[in-house]
Amino acid sequence: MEKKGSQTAPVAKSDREFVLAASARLFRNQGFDRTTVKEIAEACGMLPGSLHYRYPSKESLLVDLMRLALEQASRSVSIAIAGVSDPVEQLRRGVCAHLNLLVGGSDMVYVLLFEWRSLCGQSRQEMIDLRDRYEALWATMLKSLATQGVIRGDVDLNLLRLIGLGALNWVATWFHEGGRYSVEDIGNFVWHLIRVAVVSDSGQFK
Amino acid sequence: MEKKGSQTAPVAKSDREFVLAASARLFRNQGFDRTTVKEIAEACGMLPGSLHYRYPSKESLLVDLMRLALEQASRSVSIAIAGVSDPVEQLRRGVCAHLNLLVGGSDMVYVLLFEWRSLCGQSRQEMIDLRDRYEALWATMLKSLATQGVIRGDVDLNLLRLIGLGALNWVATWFHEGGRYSVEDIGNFVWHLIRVAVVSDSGQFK
DNA sequence: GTCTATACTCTGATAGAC
DNA sequence: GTCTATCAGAGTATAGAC
Repeated sequence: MEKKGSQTAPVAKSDREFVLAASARLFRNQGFDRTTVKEIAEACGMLPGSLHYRYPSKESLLVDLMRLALEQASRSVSIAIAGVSDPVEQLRRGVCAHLNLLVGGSDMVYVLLFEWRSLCGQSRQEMIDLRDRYEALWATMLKSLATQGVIRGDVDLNLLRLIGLGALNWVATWFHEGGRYSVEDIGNFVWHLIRVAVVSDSGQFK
Repeated sequence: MEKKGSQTAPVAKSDREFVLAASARLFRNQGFDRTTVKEIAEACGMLPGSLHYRYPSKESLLVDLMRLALEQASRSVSIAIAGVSDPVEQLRRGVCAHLNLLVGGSDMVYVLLFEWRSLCGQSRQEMIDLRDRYEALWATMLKSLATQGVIRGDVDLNLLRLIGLGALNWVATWFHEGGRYSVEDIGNFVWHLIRVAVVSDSGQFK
């Protein structure tokens, strides 16, 4: 950790991500408060003292986790919609990307969205700001669709974003891998719902 | 508490509801884990020892709170849709009733929906069952609408319920009294969204 | 960087007087 | 039924050896 200048530390980065991924898994399953630093350290194959070397407090770990989660989310959505010319298809991919972030691989985005209440004061505000920045991605996307005339002019874009993301976020509370619906099923359903309701030239439900 | 048979105890019931309402407010604002029994007792104008007379443990209080929340929710939705002949209007009222439960007066439904992760084992399962029973109300309502031909036959009612309630539930995470949108604004928006997308003879967005 | 050991705080729950 | 007083346990954070 002392040498920062000479080496771009890929090892340290992986290390950080490993610790945060293990933490995220625990936070998601048990909640931040019911997870002890001992458990976190255990999951990382170390002891509480070692963990403290990286993060001075449990809260600071959560903050760093959420920062990484936002980076992941922003990157995933950006990649998902990049290079897609059809704006409606862009929306569909964005929806699926968000769902995958929540119920797929990483638990960090889940923690970012559901565990911000565990923070107080300054940290809390910073995390709310991070959430807002992620949502701003969506605001931009929707604005663009409206400007192009894809979304009808009588639709409140702000409410659409809030309600749409809310519908997606809640999926994380009931989704089970291998359950009745796949991520694609759900993503397409929500996309159809939105498309039929707000897209100018939408046809029938399916 | 000894006499149960001779008197139907309205006083005891109010007392219970007072304690649970105060607890719900705290749980909503701080989370279950970050709320101490001392704080709860304080909010009720008593001391921890007295609270223990009513509930042997903090968890048992939460369980009782959630039971009451479910009763409230079921009652509210039932009342809201009772005597409404138009099925589409029935849906609109149901949506608004659910929203009001979440962001209006009582905090208990919020706690029921967001704090079930604080429970473990048997209690947790009981609460999940309670949640399911509330959702069953909605399943019945949607089924009825579909049977009457109001909702198109190609719509998955189960997914519609999950996604719709999810969209509504998430509102509780960002809604502010006196903010940009009123409960009615949001309720109508969601209702429009659903109506246009799934109701057979829906017209335009507004 | 990781370990051992521990200090200090807070909390949920209890016992028993009134 | 409510109070005072307290216990036992858990948890975060720290100190310091290696």
